[in-house]
Amino acid sequence: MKATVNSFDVARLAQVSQSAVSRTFTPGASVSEITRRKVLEAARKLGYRPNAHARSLITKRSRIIGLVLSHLENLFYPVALERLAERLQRDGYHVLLFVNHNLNADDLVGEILQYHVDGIVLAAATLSSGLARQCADASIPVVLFNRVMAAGSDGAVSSVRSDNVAGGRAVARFLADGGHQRIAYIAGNEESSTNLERERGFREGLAEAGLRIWARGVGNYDFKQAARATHELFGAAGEKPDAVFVASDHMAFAVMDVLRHNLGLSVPQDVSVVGFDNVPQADWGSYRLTTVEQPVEPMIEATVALLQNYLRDDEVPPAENVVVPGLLVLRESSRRPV
Amino acid sequence: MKATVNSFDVARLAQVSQSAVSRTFTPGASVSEITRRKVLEAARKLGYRPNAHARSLITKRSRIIGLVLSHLENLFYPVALERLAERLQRDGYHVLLFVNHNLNADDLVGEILQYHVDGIVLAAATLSSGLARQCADASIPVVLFNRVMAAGSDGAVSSVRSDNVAGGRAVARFLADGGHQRIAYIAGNEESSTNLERERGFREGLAEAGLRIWARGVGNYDFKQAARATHELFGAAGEKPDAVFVASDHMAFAVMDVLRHNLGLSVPQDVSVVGFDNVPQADWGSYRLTTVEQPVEPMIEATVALLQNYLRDDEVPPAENVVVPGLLVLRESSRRPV
DNA sequence: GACCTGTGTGATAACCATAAAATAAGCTGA
DNA sequence: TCAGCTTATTTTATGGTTATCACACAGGTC
Repeated sequence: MKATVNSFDVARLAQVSQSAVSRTFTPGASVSEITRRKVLEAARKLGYRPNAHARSLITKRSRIIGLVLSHLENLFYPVALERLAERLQRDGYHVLLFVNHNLNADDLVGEILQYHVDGIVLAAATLSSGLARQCADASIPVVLFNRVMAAGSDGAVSSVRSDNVAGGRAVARFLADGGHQRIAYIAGNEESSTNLERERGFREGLAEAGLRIWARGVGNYDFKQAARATHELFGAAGEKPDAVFVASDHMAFAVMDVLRHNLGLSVPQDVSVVGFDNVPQADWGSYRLTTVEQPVEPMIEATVALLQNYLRDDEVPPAENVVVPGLLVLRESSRRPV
Repeated sequence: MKATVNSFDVARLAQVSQSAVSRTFTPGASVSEITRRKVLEAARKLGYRPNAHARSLITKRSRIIGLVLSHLENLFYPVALERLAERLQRDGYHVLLFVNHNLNADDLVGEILQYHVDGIVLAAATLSSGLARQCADASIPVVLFNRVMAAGSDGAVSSVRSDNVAGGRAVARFLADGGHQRIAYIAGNEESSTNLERERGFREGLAEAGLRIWARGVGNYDFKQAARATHELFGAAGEKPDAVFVASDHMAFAVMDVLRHNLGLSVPQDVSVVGFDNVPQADWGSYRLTTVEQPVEPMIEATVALLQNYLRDDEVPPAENVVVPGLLVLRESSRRPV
């Protein structure tokens, strides 16, 4: 007994040629209603489905998008992943997942290339310029999600992100207007573009209000490290910050927990806390976190649009950097301007 | 200029036969060190990587595992996903993701089958017996993650889950020992095996202590629905429950938030709350949720082991239902027995 | 020198589908 | 009736790899 059933088996049963079978499963191909019915019936009987690998071998389209991801404990990413996968599924694409924990990103993309994916989305790690070129040579579009290449790097890669600079500035203005005097910042990964941009916007905004960052810690986008940084900033004797901007919601939750439950400070009475991302938890009753929204839906839409630009032209167009605006969402973790 | 570089190009540059190139990239094949070096050098120059689709066409092994997932806003799943993907990556496998929002699960598995995956993990949705048979015919192993087939269904499918019945019973014993009198239960999806088992164990445990479920709501594993159920159970005038077992941590957070921030009740003084899953947030300062652990690591290990059983024998062994024990983790969301 | 053994190599078939080219069949209108 | 056109079908080529087999060759044994 044969293990797999192929188009010849179906053709034999349906008493048509093998190509008729192929055309039946190729949208837009010319098949008469009669043969179509015969083929479909035979295929149903045998449980036949076209082999995606054989198909992509000849069409040079795999309908697979490679996605590099990590930090899944930060809900921003799972939510984005869910949306992206769903959106792509609608168009008949699927997501091949690569988790980038500590592994070299270049090795990972090397693995991805073996699958001849139709596109790559990097939501963790960025690309070396060498590999960026390799992708361009293979005419595989690459989109950085929620990050951009460092300014100096030559390999131009498209990206989608929210307006981190404007977001940081909005937070600065909001905290300044609220009358805060001693404003702290807890950074994410200090080399990441998101942190650099958010911090820059924040500094600029503070400067415009005649203020500066009064104290600074590093949380590296990690829950525990953010908690530690909070202890350092607020645990010492003497004057404490009266507001803190945290580079991600995920860290902001750690900050609020430590402030309230370890240091006995109240939020927002003693300290205002503002985050970045607007993940679902930010709206939860325990946190009610004021934060800068990163609008997932438009970001996903932009990502898919960029990928499809490539797919249509089959030619690698110049890199495009999409910036999606996001609003400051006011909740009760911060004192508001009167 | 050619778009893709194949093994012939490498062979020409390295001045060897094409088969030599193939053998160089096939682990365990017989190649002399000299040719191996020549091939590798040429491959590096051209940026060659074996085409995974062509390979899986001939080997009948795709090294892809299909994963059906949803509910990513419940951290249990992203965390499990991350572990699974990482674990499989170590063995050279990769995860092709399918998000099952409202779509028919059978259609989805149909799509998966096109990719001739080496295995399927279902962490959302279960399988119709028809499709289960179809997978068995194609000798594709299927593992249900965190769920089992309904008792009556004939298509036997392997599964991995934690001991939901024992977990439910442990919670019942714990709450009874704590002297609670009016114990409520908030269910997840009422048809899901997880909910059925947890509720059964809980009922049994209560019965053993001479108690029964005093009030019951349905949260359907959804944050908002759980919040609504909490309002219904605790919002009315008259006697309220003094403890509530919630079928998932994700819902338990909603319950705690409503109790504390909407209904003005304190946890655990007025109400003890116990969840299920032990997701990372359960340990966060705002919740400190007592909960039944679902040990992700062993569950993933078991899942991979089941898949590899199949892969080794290339024959579908009888379905196996693995049950991993999980402990009750005591935190401060519940009054403890004295 | 004849024989065997083991190793590396190259030619060819196979995997399963679609694309493109070639043929057949049906229909229209003069 | 037949050219001329449209539509459906079959034939053949193609994609990139591994499996299989046959063979060359070096080295050792008798």
